[in-house]
Amino acid sequence: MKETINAIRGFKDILPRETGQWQMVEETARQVFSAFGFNEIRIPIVEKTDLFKRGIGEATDIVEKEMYTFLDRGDDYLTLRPEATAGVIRSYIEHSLHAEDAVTKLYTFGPMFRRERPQKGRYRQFHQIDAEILGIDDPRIDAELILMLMHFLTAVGLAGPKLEINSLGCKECRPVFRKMITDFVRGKEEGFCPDCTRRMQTNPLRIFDCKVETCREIMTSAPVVLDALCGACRDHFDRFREALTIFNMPYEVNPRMVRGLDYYTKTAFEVTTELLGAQNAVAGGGRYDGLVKDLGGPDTPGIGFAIGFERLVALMQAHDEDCRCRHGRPDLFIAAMGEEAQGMAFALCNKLRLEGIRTEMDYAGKSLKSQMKRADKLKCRYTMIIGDQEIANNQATLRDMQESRQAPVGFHQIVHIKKVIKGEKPLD
RNA sequence: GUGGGCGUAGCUCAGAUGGUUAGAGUGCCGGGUUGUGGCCCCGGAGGUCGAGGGUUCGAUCCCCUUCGCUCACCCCA
Repeated sequence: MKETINAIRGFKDILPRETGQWQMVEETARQVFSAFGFNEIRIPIVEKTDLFKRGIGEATDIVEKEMYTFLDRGDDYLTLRPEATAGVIRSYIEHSLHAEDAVTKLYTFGPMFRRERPQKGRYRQFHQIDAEILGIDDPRIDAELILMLMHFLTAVGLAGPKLEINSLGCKECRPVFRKMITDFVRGKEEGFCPDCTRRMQTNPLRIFDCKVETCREIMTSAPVVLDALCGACRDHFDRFREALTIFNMPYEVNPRMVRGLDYYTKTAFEVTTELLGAQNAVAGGGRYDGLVKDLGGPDTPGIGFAIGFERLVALMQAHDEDCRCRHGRPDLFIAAMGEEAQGMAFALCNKLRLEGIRTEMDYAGKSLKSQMKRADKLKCRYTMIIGDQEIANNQATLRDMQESRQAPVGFHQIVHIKKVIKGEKPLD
């Protein structure tokens, strides 16, 4: 035996037993998103590194230490996308999609790459469903997008998602808040954990996120973003919440919530559940009114979210079996005995497939019992038996495995066979 | 990048304070019915006990190193 080569760390195979479920989630997303006026966009997995540096922010953890970046033949630095928004916006600008309609609603899904240490719910290649609305800054749109997200999560069978919202302010009020925090923290350095003392320099807002009890305690009396919002941001947040109320959408304002990507402004939100371990966010997103302009496009507001596919699917294990059956189960198994019968089975099997009937057979000349066993294992509802008797009578035996009944059918009565299998006609 | 836990059959796991052919369940293949699945019974294949080195008469077990997996920190979907 030769040495095996395994998939690399943090990269996972999505096996046949799982893909049925993935397809179901994708189908639901397409259906729900299209009802809300979204169209699919498909963008490259590799982009110029600068796109992410400018889009996500040079000082973020993602750009600083998590990107898969490489030099392409000594020319450009390229990067495997760590998230989808930057690429979508790049494409939006490059193709002047803003000129086609004042409002552009886009969704996409696919793999993202971040070089983090893998753990439960966190992989180096992971998949996201991503949706973006460009061209409107009306706070009602923020609520509408969240309505769509929550509806999708429910439609897919996710139990008990928790919605948390916050406002991060805009480029006017965020610096004000940042200063409030640095002022508040000054002189209290002793009380914080080592991580937080570091955060004071790099990203003071993150101190809110700390899980250490003493840090949390100090921060309870700290000023909150919502206190620092400018008039416009405060108004946006209020009207956003009003719109959520119209939908009877339960939510919690979490002033401690911060986002890891620099482009977010105003509305930020996160959907979490308690069943995911430490990586408890299933979806997250927010408004990014300055991003399109920062990437060289027209001054266009935007908002979007990303759903973690693997995390979503992990919460849906109960549905796995159904999906697998729906996609993987053949309609008919043809069991043939003898060389002549096998020849007929081979022709018939492929003829039925061309008719859209999922048909399987055995090529190894196994015993009837063994073939029946396989048919049962594949969960085929019907088995067709072809042997000397059937050839003599010019009729195959069609067996309903579920009802344990069987009846003869003519070899050439394809239409009849098809109808029986589809449940449109009785077996006899 | 840092720390904890774990590596024995395809999968889930036993095992002996170091001793001769390493076990179970499940899955897979076959038989019990020479033309009929599920349940039951019987049989079979499948393991360099993660890898390398050390101690020992002898190591899957003890020691060191290494690789892998996993959970958590960090960060986020």
